[in-house]
Amino acid sequence: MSWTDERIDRLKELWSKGMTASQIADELGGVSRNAVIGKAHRLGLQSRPSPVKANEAAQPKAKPVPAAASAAEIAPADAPRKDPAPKPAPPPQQQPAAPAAAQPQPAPAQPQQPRIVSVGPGGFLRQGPGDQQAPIPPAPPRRLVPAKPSPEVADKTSLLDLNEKICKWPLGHPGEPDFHFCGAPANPGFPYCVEHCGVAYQAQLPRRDRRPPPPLPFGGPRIR
DNA sequence: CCCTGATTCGC
DNA sequence: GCGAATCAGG
Repeated sequence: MSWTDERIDRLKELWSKGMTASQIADELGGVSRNAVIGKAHRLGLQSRPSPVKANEAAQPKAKPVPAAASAAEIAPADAPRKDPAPKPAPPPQQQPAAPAAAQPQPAPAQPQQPRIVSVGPGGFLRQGPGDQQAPIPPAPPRRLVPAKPSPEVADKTSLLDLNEKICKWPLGHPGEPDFHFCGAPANPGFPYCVEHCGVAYQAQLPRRDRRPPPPLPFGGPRIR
């Protein structure tokens, strides 16, 4: 079936009316949905909201490498972070009156340890009937200061450091102590620096040049 | 899976 | 120019 003037007029009318390409194809008959879309484009008909074109800032024609991109985006929240927000202070000390400078001995004697009679469920220590003891004095209030980052993550770009201006290329693996991100200045408009853009993006080859043979995960005839 | 429109490219 | 094949989001 060819595109006669009548059919083209009908296409324009139905298209502008908001019918979907499939509906128009059915209405016209003898053409596929793709034929309708192709013709509409060639006629320069106003494109309608496409599910696939929601993102307007789709500048690059290449597709990001999924593994790299997703790795950067789904990095676990427990990845090590530099400069943490006021982190809970270390466990309160039992001997609050012992500043580090005053007592060089690492293991000072502990004169008032309660006598352990037994261990109750959950691990707490039971006291004997006569062992009544003043409650352990709570640690005096201390000002909370940010903990120093551990050496292996110092100066590394953490998840919380990410923004649109720096390279989000992950280095190492999420969960590992020194997992971090590249952090170099990002290639404007891209999530990565120039170097890592070169890894994440590649030019799309013409269809005929793509590697056709799909992988055969299972079932291929055993060659030997 | 179904649907959608957009795009590519052999013909 | 045509439209199947393909893509990619819903």
